Amino acid sequence: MASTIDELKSKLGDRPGHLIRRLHQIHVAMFLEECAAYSLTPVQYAVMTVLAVQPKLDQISIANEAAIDRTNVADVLARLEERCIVTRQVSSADRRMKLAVLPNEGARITRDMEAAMQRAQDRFLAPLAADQRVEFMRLMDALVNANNAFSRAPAR
Amino acid sequence: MASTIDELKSKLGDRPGHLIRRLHQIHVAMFLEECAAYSLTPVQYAVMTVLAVQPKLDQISIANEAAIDRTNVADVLARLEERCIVTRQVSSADRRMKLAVLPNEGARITRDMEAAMQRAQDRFLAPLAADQRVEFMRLMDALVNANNAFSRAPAR
DNA sequence: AATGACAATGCAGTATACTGACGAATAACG
DNA sequence: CGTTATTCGTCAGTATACTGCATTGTCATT
Repeated sequence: MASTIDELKSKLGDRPGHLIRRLHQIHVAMFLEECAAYSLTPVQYAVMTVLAVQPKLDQISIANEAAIDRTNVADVLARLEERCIVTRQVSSADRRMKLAVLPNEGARITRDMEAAMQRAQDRFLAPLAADQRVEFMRLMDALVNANNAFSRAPAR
Repeated sequence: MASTIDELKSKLGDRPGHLIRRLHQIHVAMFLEECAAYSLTPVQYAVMTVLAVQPKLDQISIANEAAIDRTNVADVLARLEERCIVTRQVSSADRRMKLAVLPNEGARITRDMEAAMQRAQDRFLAPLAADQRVEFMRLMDALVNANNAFSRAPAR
């Protein structure tokens, strides 16, 4: 006979949304711990990754690539710019756009940090067996793709 | 030969943390849409669920049950209290504690909203086949349990 | 060229999530 | 009993995420 507490826990634990929220909390915590030396967040690093591959990108394109809300992208870039990891300049071709660039220093940090970022990813999945990790990634990918249109920040 | 954009997308898409963040965004968006009539968030509803089962709970116990940061629980309760969905009173047994209670109206809303909340959960998993949903929940559960100690808000 | 639609960004406001520090109350210990 | 440690809640500060509105620049149509 389950106690009141056990009933409750099973109720929350049966909701996919609750587990997703927990996994997100856990992943962020592991990322911040592994990457503590850089004082950069998962989202900041995602933006840096985008800029490392595509320099001179406007904010909406960054938002679409990284699936981040465009308002949030502006905030993230402002913080990265303050730390001189990113620079922004108004596009001469279209003066509505602000193009973000990773200067040498920013590109170097992005490269240096990759190993720590990867450690966080590996550690997150470590409790699963190798084949379970593959299956888990496959299922997440299917859900993200099928539901991509949702949220204000779909990938494009 | 993959273009620069495709390379980038596969890079982000191969990171479990990125997919988790996307799934979290998507789930919250679906929850808010299904539950729009109630103007309540997933975390607010999680707290209400806890209080529906365990009345007169202090904030730290709520935090432990719902795996929410204790500072955040205080914020959430303050907002729910403002809308008269929750009441709080200092415990007479231990005057450090504030005990939260779901009054009749709050309990009624919690019950009424359950169907909409469940629709959001079902819709989130809908792209998966029935057996895949079971497997996905099992894998999430394994990861959450194995990594429970992480994040500031472990379940207890 | 003027107008009107649209696109990129900005700004204000709100909610979740966390950090670190603090005060108040309680518990533990000698 | 009194000192110490711990616990609960709070506060200030920061980051992500989103909504709705406003502003500015571009473009298509007339």
